[in-house]
Amino acid sequence: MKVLSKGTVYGLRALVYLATQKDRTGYVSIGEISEKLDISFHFLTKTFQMLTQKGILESYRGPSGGIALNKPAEQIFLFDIVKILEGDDFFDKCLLGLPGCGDFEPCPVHDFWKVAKAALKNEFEITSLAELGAKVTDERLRLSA
Amino acid sequence: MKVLSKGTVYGLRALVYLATQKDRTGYVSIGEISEKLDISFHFLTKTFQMLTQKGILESYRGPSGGIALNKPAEQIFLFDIVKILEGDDFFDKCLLGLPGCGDFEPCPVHDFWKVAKAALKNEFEITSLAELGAKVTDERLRLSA
DNA sequence: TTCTTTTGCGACTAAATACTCTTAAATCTT
DNA sequence: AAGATTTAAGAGTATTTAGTCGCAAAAGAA
Ligand code: SF4
Ligand code: SF4
Repeated sequence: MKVLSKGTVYGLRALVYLATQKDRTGYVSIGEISEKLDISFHFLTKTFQMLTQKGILESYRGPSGGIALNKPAEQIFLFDIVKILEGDDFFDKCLLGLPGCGDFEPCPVHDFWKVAKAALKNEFEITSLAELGAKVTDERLRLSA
Repeated sequence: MKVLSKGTVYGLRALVYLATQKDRTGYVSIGEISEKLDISFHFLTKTFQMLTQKGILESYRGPSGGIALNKPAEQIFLFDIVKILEGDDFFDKCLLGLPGCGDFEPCPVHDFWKVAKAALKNEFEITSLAELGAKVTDERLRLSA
């Protein structure tokens, strides 16, 4: 039951790392994040480019450049990141792969799935990077499942 | 948010089709199912082989051979099929991809995920092929999302 | 200006998933 | 026995996802 792609998980872990560095001023380089979290530099770079284009991050080139959150970590939610990295339709998918997921002739799991999806969406909407950063330790960010 | 692989969804649709044919005696050929549901014959075949090996289906070769449910559709649950086709660890995966998912220093979504997973698992455990077959029409089985 | 640092971006490679094809084995029909 | 039907099995291909590489562009430092 893989919910998120690798790229999304990497991006998320990286953003949480950023959130834990809030006392530092200026930019954090992708190289540092890649090294600290043991994630491929170039792979991370692509993910960050997307997040920069979508306004989650601000980037700056050159010495002592890097990336930085564009908003306080309290105002960036899992929901925003996942929608960007997994696509807008992420929370609208059907469970069994039949078409519609409308209310017309639903299969037995339809209503359940509707509720489950809504719950997941809500959880993602209320969980901020700051919250994740506060609870997740450095050690746990570094290791990957 | 793709939950199940294509192979699993195909298998599920095919099994539901089988469940709707319970008045027919004997075996239903893979060719017929493949044609009726517009699923690749050989791909389906592989999935069915797995289900046969694991005791969900009974198969028989030769003219008027095919496959048949090994138990009444009322006694076959989504849970059984998904565990076979997606692997035993399907319901034990972590949401954010960090290790452990133990109760030691959980991240903010850990508890939520634990509950959500349990709910999904339970739903799959109580939903039988018969139930799915009773609610899903032929038309909806045929089309894929 | 020239060199270094760092992101941006596109092409390339590898691995996993999804799908196809061929042949063998079992079973029935004639 | 010979041929037809149907599943079993494994190899082969295509598409998607994951990860790598190289160089251009921006910006600071010497
Ligand atoms: S009714 Fe069931 S199979 Fe159909 S779209 Fe909804 S969840 Fe999917
Ligand atoms: S605490 Fe969060 S990130 Fe860690 S294993 Fe549990 S759900 Fe995954």
